[in-house]
Amino acid sequence: MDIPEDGKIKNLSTDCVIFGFSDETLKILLIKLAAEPEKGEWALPGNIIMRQENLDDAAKRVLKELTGLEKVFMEQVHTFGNVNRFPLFRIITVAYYALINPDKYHPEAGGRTSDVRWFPIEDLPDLAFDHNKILDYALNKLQRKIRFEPIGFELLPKKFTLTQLQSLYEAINGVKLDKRNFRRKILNMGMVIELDEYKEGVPYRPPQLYKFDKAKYDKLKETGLLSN
Amino acid sequence: MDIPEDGKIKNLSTDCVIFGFSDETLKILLIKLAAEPEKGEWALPGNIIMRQENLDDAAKRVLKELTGLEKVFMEQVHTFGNVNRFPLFRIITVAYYALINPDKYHPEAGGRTSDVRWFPIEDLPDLAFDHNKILDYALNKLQRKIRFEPIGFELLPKKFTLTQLQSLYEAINGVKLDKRNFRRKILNMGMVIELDEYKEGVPYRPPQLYKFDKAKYDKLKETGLLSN
DNA sequence: GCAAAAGTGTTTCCGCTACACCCATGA
DNA sequence: TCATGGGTGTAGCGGAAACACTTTTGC
Repeated sequence: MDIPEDGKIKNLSTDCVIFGFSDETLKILLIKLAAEPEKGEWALPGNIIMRQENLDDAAKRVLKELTGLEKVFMEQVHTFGNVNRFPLFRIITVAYYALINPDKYHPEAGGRTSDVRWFPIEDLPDLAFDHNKILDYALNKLQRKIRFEPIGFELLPKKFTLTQLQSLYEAINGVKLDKRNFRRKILNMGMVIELDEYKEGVPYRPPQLYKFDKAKYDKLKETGLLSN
Repeated sequence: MDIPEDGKIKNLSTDCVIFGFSDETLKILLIKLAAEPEKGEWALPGNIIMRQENLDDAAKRVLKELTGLEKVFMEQVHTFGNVNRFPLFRIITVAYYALINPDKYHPEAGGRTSDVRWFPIEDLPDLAFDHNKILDYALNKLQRKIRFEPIGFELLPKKFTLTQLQSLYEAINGVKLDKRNFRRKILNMGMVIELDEYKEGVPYRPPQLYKFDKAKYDKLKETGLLSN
């Protein structure tokens, strides 16, 4: 039998690319491996899949065990199963990505990891195994997805400024956008609601705060979001 | 050990959604199961993954064993692994889709299948297990992909008419397109080369034949194909 | 008053859409 | 000569892109 009594499927794992956005920068949460093989290398958080556990649930579990967060946007990216991707034995991994707001979570090492850290997307270390490739796939999927679905809000606090939203799009796609065109486009979509609140304590004109309009989210799913 | 000596990974399979295009219709190649469970049901062709076999190679093997075809466009779609998706035990399947030209292949039953048939996309039977869901995912992926990458040619003979190409796009996306607008768009892209040949033996004005311009394929990968 | 980011309109251009008639052939 | 699909052009519209200055606040 392929599935032993201890409830783990040893040739199947899930790895999770956790995206966060802070300081105008797209970041990824990595762990430092505390055990061989590749001890001391940075890697994507991941785990073995349990016998009585759906794939999506396994990915959620990885995220929760690491960050304590639940009800987070997650999506399957791709499955990586080259024969030699793991040095000790054949293991296939189903990759997911997650979008979280890093303000809600401050990483803390523990368990099988000796360190946990956010890395800016443009300054990543070499990762263990084929994790750089997995990360590339996930980023690529995020970049394409955000052009057509309003998933960017998952990375922001509930109340945000339009400049924050623009920086997010710029960080994810690595482009510069025109401020006026961006604002017009977003506002025309009616995807955000302006609040009677302004960011305080900034040494310049206080920007207005907005929130995401959940009601229009679904209508826009078919329409598409940004095309550049 | 999860991987027994016979070289099969019994909790991991691959299933393949094989698309073909003929008679102006998008079709899918299905097999009739010759063994329990769900004997007699139509299903996607699939197989267990071997211990020393990459996932992509397993999918290619499924296609080759069924159709004899090699060097075919294939792409991973999604991995399905809900605990109860297969009635006898836990099995996770990595789904692929393939695009083939059905003129090159006439199905013949044999081996573990009692029947093999092309089914038009708009007249599909109920499939075994979660195969209807897998098929939906694959079709959806094909529909979205073909809008931005020139993969449609994989489904056509080497020399084709622009009307054939248009019918293909219409069949895949289930829409009607304007003939003049379609032709202009395709020709503007420079993705096809007109030949000095015409289809013969038709009881109307013989249409000109075109071939795919492989050289421009790569340039267009980034640009996008059709937006409607 | 200076630094720093917020906020705001108009014009131009290009691509998409809609639309109807003549052409070449086989039967 | 008729039936069938092949093949062609133009005008109008709407969304995308380019572009610069004034406003408000903290220090």
